[in-house]
Amino acid sequence: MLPRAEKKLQTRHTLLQSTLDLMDGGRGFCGLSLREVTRQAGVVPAAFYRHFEDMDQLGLALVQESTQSLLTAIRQVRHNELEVGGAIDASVRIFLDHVEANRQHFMFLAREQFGGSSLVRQAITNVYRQFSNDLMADLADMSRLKHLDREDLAILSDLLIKAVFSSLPDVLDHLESPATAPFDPQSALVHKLRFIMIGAKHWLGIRGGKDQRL
Amino acid sequence: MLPRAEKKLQTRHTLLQSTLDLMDGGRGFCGLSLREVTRQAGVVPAAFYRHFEDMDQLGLALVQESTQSLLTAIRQVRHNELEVGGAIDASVRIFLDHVEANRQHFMFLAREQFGGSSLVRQAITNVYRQFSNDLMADLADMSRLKHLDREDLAILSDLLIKAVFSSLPDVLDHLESPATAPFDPQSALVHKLRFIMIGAKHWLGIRGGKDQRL
DNA sequence: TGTACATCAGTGAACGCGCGTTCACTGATGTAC
DNA sequence: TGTACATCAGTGAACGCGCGTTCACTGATGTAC
Repeated sequence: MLPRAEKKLQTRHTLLQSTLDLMDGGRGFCGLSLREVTRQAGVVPAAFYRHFEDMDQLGLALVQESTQSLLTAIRQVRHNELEVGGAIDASVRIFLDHVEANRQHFMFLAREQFGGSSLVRQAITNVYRQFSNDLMADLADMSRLKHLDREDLAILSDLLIKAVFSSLPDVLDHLESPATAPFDPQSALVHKLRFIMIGAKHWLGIRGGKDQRL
Repeated sequence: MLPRAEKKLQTRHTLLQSTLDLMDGGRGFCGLSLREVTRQAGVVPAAFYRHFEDMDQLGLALVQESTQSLLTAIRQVRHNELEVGGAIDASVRIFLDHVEANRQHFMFLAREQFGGSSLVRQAITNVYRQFSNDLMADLADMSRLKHLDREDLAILSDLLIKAVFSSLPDVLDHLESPATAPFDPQSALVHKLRFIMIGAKHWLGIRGGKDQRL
């Protein structure tokens, strides 16, 4: 690439990274100002407009960047998922490694998932939905889940993903201060996913008999 | 109560309600300004300080108010939970009725759970933790879960609560525009809780045999 | 009951400040010949 | 290769605006006698 274009990309990256750094202190994206971000990045406010139309567009770029981390993690997990034994342990381990390696991106996703900017929120929701659909395809291939119909599988994958992502705040807190958590988030997450998968295995359908009357 | 004190409480309530109304459009709490809230409430900005020290304190008051809605819902659910058949259906129905009746409060909780103000976030986390502990006590009384130890129960109740609350956004969206959701959030939530409870029933412990190797 | 004084929720004006956005500009990088 | 011109990322100053907070105030409500 030409030096000029390369340097521009570098500045763009600095702006994104500065935003993550500012949020690392616990602040929400919607509480940041354009001027703050450029100050942190070491450029003049007006320079911002060479890269993004406004803060919302920068937010969308961050979703995109974070999504890349996520998809990398997911692909590795999916590749692993069809192995015979201990798939949950291995998947969780791989996932959590990626969270650790991309802590700030996952913090962003967790924090802004229901956050202030509706553009950003919608973008994250779409990523999750796609993620859930992929998982559903994988689950459909598992022999122990052959008794589940499409709706069961859709709900099951949604549940699994929500269980994983609702654990993200615990995991991220644990990364920063391992002492405070009541129990290790990794083993807790494995435990949770097992509850769910065992339930799925023993699922008899909505009219499956007394077993389902809980 | 004396008319003056009563009128003051009324204004305070108007400030809280105005905040919820402003957030109803999809904006986050941290994106609201003190002046906006007073404008919406129909008082002068300086009047704000007769009721709250700053916006963070108003946020905490909102957590408190929302928590009341939540606890009311929960108590009714718990009272119901020990009945013999269809406890999940009934609990979910009761819970969702309360969500509908206090839509804005639950929207606030869901939106600010991981949101911008760390004071507010911490307050909501504490409420959830208390809630999870209560549920754990109930689960410990259920005969079909006698084979679970304390740690199992702690993780199970955490999972159940996260499943319920991570469904809140779907439920709230469904209330506003019932057509868009892929499936009915109430029956989906019941379905999910059943997966989990069936899994808990069939849980054999971490060394319980091949069944646990998922 | 009537009067004189105290309280205090809400007012209205003022302040200094950081904000987002605009603009003409600079000067290094890139291109054409 | 050398020269003349074009591009454009980043600059620096300026703007009008809404912000949070302060202050002395008003006038209805409450209290004491």
